[in-house]
Amino acid sequence: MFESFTIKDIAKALGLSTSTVSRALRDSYEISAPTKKLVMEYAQKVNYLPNPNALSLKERRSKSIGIVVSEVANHYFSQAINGIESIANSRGYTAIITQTHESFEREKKNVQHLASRSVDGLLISISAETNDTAHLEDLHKRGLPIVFFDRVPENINTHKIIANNTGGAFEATSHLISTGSKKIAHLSSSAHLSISIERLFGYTEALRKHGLSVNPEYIKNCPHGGMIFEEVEVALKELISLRDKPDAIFVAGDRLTMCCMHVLKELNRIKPTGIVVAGFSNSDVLDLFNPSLTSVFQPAFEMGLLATEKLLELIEAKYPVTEFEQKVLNTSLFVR
Amino acid sequence: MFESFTIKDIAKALGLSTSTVSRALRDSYEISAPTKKLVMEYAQKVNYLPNPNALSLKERRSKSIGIVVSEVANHYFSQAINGIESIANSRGYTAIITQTHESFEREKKNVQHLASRSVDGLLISISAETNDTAHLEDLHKRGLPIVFFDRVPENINTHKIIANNTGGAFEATSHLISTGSKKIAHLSSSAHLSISIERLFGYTEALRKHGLSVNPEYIKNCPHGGMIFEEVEVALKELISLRDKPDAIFVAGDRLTMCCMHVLKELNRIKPTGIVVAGFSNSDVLDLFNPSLTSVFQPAFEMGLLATEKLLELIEAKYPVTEFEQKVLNTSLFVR
DNA sequence: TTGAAAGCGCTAACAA
DNA sequence: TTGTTAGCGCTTTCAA
Repeated sequence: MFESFTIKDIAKALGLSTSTVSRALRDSYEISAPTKKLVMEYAQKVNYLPNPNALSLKERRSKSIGIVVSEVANHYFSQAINGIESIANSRGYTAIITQTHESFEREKKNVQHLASRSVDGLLISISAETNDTAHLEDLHKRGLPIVFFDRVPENINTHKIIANNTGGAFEATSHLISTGSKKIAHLSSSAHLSISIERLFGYTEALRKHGLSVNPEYIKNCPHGGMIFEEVEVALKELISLRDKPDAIFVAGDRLTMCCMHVLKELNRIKPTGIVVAGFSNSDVLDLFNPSLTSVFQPAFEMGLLATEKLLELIEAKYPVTEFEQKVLNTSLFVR
Repeated sequence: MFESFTIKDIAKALGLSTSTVSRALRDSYEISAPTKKLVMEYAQKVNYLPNPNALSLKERRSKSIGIVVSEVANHYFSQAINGIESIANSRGYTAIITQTHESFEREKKNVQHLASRSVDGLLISISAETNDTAHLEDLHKRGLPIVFFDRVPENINTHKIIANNTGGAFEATSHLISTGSKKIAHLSSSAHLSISIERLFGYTEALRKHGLSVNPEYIKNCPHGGMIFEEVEVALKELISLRDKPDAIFVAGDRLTMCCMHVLKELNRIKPTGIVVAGFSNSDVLDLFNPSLTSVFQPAFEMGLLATEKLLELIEAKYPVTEFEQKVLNTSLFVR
């Protein structure tokens, strides 16, 4: 087994008490300079590492935060995680990353697991399947600091960091219209997600503003957010077999956009569909795609960063926080 | 602050001792059925969660493992992480993921941090910058179980899980030759990395086998493994400005391959280079690329899975393990 | 300036 | 079958 030196070991070796060693290591004013020097140098020599479990037990906090996202392979989330870590690590916190793979059951398990790991707070973007947030409400009520980002629930009152989904969707859809598309379909994740609702709204607003009507047949949902390829395939096949086939699609999510491109590539191989795509994506290889696609980029890194700052604010607050904010960050349109 | 019920709370509420409650919760044979029922039901009701810090302190293990990779955004690593988690979680372990972003300093910091977090073991793929493994040797000597995967050091004797890098490189290079390329360059990460050495060997072997000579001018290294775009740009510009310009490139890494495609796209925009690419990549969107590229796929998920199994074997071993294996998994060539 | 002792939540040897 | 107690590593109050 892997054993580290403890304060006790140091105390014994130097003929001091554990409390003196403890204080010396924390550079307490009560300890004389020579004693401090002695302890510090010895600790250095034997590579003393404080036991975080003992500390957590004592201080009733773990200096760790839990992250719940759908997938780290999703570029939006990997960028957000980088933002989260940049703040968390610099403030002495460890991030424990968990993935739901868009499953409600896994989300519940992960949250439960993180809570039982006694994280000091939770950073979460809910899964595509999540409709019921009882598992989060419970923890929130019991005082666990939670900050939501990206996909946020309505009913839990805490800090929320989101992208300007409506604006991004509006821009992307408007772009499709401005480049000549008249019949624009919309492919989205679960209909109940905050991001889906907002992006749908941006889409319909853009159509309305440009005098186009909203065709319900053009709006398709994939409840698994692109995790199930066939779901996307079916949706797109339905779209192209409509009598009045769409000439463009606005896609509301990263993974969904990738899936959509794959399916369209396949369909185009059989018979060109003439459908152009614009969609949300934080991928860094979109420039290499052919056919190309216009993308809506979310400031994922900044969102992760901001969410973590707000979370640490909650965690380290002296008094209970009752005022919460919702920050909305702007997206960027990359025309291709 | 977020406070959970403790065994003490339960004991007090039910008029029992903490040890009785503890035993009842662990379903000990010493406890009577009615008492067990009483305790279990009450624990359920108040949503009792054991404090992992107390447990870790007591049992001198944390039921967590540390992961060190260069980037979660790299598809190879995100897939490996999925493999790691599938085993770790099912065996009750938490995975703490850290990223080096190919920096030696960050690797040292992460490893140090994980050790101080008292993880039970370490799963690591060393960074592109890492030449010196003293930070790992030290922990390894002191008994911390470590399993290396993907990029492994020579000098530390423990389990290692790698892909058949030589074979994959050989196949990819041979493919380029078989499709007519005669002057094949090689773009790689840091020259000292195990994967670089093996992939270079596969490349040269393929050339030799097909009667082509190895041109040192055709071999370029990017010490930051594609983290610095300009590094790749410079290497490629040098290649195309050679008097005897290569007609193909075999690229030895995921991020590097993406970078290479970007640079080539740009260069082709100015003046077509006629260079075809084959490279290591686990990306799932290569089908959408144009120009297309042939790729070498590593069984990342299986590698993560296997590495974790070996690590848990070490962690849970009753007696010190002295026999270590190196497992080599085959790659797959996707011709495009 | 230093030390003794209690306690964070939990388990387990020992006692009853 | 249940309870008492010590101890995991650390900090901190109180005492010296």
